[in-house]
Amino acid sequence: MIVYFRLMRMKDDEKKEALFEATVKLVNEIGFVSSSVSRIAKEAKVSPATIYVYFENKEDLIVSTYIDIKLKMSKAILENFDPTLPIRDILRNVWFIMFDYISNNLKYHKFVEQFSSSPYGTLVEKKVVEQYFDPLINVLQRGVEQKIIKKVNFDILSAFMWYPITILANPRLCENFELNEENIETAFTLAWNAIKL
Amino acid sequence: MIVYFRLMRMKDDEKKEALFEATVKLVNEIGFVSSSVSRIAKEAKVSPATIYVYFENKEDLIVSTYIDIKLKMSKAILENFDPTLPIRDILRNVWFIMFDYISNNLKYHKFVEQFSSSPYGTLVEKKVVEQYFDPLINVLQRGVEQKIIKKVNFDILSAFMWYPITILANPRLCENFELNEENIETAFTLAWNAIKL
Amino acid sequence: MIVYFRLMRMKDDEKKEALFEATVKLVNEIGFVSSSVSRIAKEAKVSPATIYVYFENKEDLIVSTYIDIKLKMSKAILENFDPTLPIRDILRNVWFIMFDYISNNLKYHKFVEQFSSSPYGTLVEKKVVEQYFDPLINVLQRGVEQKIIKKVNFDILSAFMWYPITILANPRLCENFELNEENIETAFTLAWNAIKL
Amino acid sequence: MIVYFRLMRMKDDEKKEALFEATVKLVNEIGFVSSSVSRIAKEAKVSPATIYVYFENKEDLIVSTYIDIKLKMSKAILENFDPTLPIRDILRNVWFIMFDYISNNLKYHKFVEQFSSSPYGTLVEKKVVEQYFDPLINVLQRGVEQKIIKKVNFDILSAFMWYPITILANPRLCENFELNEENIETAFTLAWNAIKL
DNA sequence: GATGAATGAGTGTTCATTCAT
DNA sequence: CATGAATGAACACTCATTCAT
Repeated sequence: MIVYFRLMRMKDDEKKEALFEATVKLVNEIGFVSSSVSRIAKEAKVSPATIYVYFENKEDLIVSTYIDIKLKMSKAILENFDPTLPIRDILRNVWFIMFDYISNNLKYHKFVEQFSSSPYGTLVEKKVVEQYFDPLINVLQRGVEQKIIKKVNFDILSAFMWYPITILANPRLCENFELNEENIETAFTLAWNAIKL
Repeated sequence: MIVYFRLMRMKDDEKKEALFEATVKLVNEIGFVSSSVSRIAKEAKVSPATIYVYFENKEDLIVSTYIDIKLKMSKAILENFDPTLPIRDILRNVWFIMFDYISNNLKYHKFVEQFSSSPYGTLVEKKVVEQYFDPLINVLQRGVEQKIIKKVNFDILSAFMWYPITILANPRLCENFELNEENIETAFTLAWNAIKL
Repeated sequence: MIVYFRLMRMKDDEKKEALFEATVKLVNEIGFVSSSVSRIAKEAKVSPATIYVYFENKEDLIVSTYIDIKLKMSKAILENFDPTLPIRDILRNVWFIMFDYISNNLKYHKFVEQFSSSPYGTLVEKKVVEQYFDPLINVLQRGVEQKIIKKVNFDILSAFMWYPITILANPRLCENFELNEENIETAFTLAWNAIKL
Repeated sequence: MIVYFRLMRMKDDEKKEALFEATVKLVNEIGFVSSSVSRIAKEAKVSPATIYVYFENKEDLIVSTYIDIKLKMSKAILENFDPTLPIRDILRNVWFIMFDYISNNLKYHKFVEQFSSSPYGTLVEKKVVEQYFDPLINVLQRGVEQKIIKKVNFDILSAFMWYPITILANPRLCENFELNEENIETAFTLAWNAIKL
């Protein structure tokens, strides 16, 4: 028997990353329909065949890109998460961080939006991705328990606490909403008015 | 030898309508990526060539489908619109009507969602479609003028008054939100709490 | 409702025939492995896409080609079939006709050979094709009943009465066997010696 | 840093044999068309690159597999060959041995069949392979000289003495022919009737 | 010797669109 | 107006082979 240690060329994380970035870029620019494997490959500066070394097929590439983004997003947002602060302060912090992240990474946000509303969306176990954001959900729960937040269905709370961010941070939808501190503060006030008891 | 019997003329609009419906159905079922012209034609029971009688090309078919839906939606929602009622009552009525309409026409809602987040979305002059819903926007304006609603950026008001409906009415996103009168009432209360002065 | 008679371009039997011929030619020259759809299309002077107007897929093209050949073969061989002659004369006639047909249509014979021994072979219901040759099989049956031919398993009779033809007519296998009347007569004598009672 | 431990050397012949077997298995199961180098490699549990250590290219692998099989076949069949027996007994023995071998090694028989009728067949110098079976051919020659066997073209004799075996032993072609001693005896009788003087 | 990564060239198939009828 | 046939261009994907290690 022969044993080899690190003898051959190894798969390259840089290449995988380049493929993720190429996928995001193209899907944002020209949409899923036009984002063909060969175009993605060209954008990532690899051969189309190379994609199949790293991913099972196009679907796998796209779903993996989505999951990768969601992971990065959750890490960025929860990086400085401090659960010891008062509920309102936690939520307010998250608002500012999310606005910051989304507006600096609009490409990820847009990709996620297209992905979620496309049939690809149904391929991803929603809970798998949601768990990355568990700490945020727990904050609302604690707020309810402490009788600071209205005791209503969680989907309702989310619809007013989280979704407005994704809408307001999207310049396509809100071209008149300037992303300055004052405006974010105002918007957060509305959100808080909605959910607070 | 060719014989050409024109026994009767099918109403063109019927075929156009069939194509709209086929487009919506297929895009919802298999997405933009897989919805080819020939599949849409088959679904509508016409020849692929016939599509080019009614539409310039595939893009025109899809954009026209979108605009047609938006028009239908606005008509349905504004059908019994009564601007003489108090602001809050008007908005509350719209909430119930929209929930009713969306949940009974989920296919339209889903199509619009996919369309808007895709590059097709940028092809439609946003204002053209938005004007269908002008009366709704005016209500908010009047609310602000009457100092019933917070005087903030309009995008913010929309993000709390309209977008939550599209989220909550979408069973894919809010599988725990049951669409009964009580829940809608509750959700509207949050929306109102958000925007009211 | 509108009724059209022969209004549009119709499928073209000549094109189908050209595709059959191109398939046979290429498979014989370069084998199944190298006979790609695009090469077959080029040989038949149509676009690759056109093949899919006439056949479901490549497999359908190849299987249809095989069945078409078998039908042509059976027609040619049974054209002047006279069941009133003595058994031996019938069989002898068939030998001469088959040698004639195969040596003049070696391409069909070779295609059938490759097809049958390939996995495509299992796709064709053997009985469907065999029934084209039913009259031949019946001759042997009558010979057995009349106690002219040995009463043994039919596969054995076939192995000595029919298969030797396919081998001897194949110049690749029998390069020393010249296809003149004398040689065929001799070969038939061996076949008859084998099966006669 | 690279570390290279050669703990033990696998016998090369084992790998070559594994590749032969994998080739035979796959070609039988999915045909030449689908038997790609990488699939054969996977089946043999080696890397695709390893194949190119043992063979020049894919063609070399397949042709070598064929020649290997032919050699094995001839060895098995001529193992207990006794040229001192009477001609008829020798031939009869060979019939039984060949039936035994083929039915126990149907995979080899099927591979040879596919190979021979494919363009690969023309790549192998027919005489190179035939010489393995020279003793069998010589028996017929002696039979002719001793005026026991008809003095006719050798291809004719082969067509009745050898080919029927390959037909009858192939269950795909002769599904009604059971391979018991009595049936083989009967079939051999027909073969002998055909060629004997 | 043996490997997994990498790829240009190719696969079978579908595409949006045009055209003669 | 309405069509099925026809197609060049593109699709997702696999191929046999090479290469650095």
